Amino acid sequence: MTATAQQERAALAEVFHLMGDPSRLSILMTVLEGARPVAEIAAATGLSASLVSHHLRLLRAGRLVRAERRGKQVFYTVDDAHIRSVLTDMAEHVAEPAPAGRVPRAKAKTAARA
Amino acid sequence: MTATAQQERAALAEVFHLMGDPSRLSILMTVLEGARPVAEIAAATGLSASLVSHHLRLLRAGRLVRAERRGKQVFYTVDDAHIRSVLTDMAEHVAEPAPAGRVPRAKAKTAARA
DNA sequence: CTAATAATTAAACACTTGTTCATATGTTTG
DNA sequence: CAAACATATGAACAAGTGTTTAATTATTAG
Repeated sequence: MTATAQQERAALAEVFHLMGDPSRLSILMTVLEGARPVAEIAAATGLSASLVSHHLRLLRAGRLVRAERRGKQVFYTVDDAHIRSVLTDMAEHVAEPAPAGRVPRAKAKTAARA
Repeated sequence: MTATAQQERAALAEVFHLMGDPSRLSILMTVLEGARPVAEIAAATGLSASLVSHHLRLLRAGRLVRAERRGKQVFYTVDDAHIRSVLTDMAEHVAEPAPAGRVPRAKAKTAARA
């Protein structure tokens, strides 16, 4: 495998990692509906403005959102259309009910350890 | 927002979180090419069999991969088609070069205001 | 200018998580 | 049965991460 392929996988993992946090995912889905100032994102998600700002910085660095200042406020938007399709696509996956074979949970181990 | 919507978002975040780790992403991309036994996944990714097994358990719990035993070996496959499309879709996003506006890195603060 | 609002940043902490090493479970073969 | 191979599990540890609180930087209004 090429070196670039490895870098791309790392970048890919980083993007997923950014989306893999509940708070950040909420923020993303909020700004997915249109440009929103930080305070409004905080209100919509129920998170503190500080926390939202922290996460927005990460999302910005990962190029998932874009910032634009208007007066005192800073409006955030999703940076790319891929994010949108990925989210909807993945939502389908999650919505699907588990097939017959249930999730292999913890082992039904009766044994007593020494 | 409904209670189920909240659960779905949590589930969504969990899936992304699973994909957000470099090792797990490598494992996923390996089994994306077809059913593979653990040892082969380990060889392909350069990870220890133990570590691969650990991650596979998480991926299994998150219903991202499915396991099937054949003799001594256990073959793993991607559980769903969504994963595939999400990965390819997201790979495009990552492949795109950064637009003119640079990534807002650390502050270029020269100022010493009075 | 000062006051007030909006957002960002810094430091600190609790908690989760990936990894390693060692051990156990399962499966086929002699 | 025991031995060999493939995978899974458990415990322990280092490192990373999300969150809070408090202070700081912008921007507009008086």
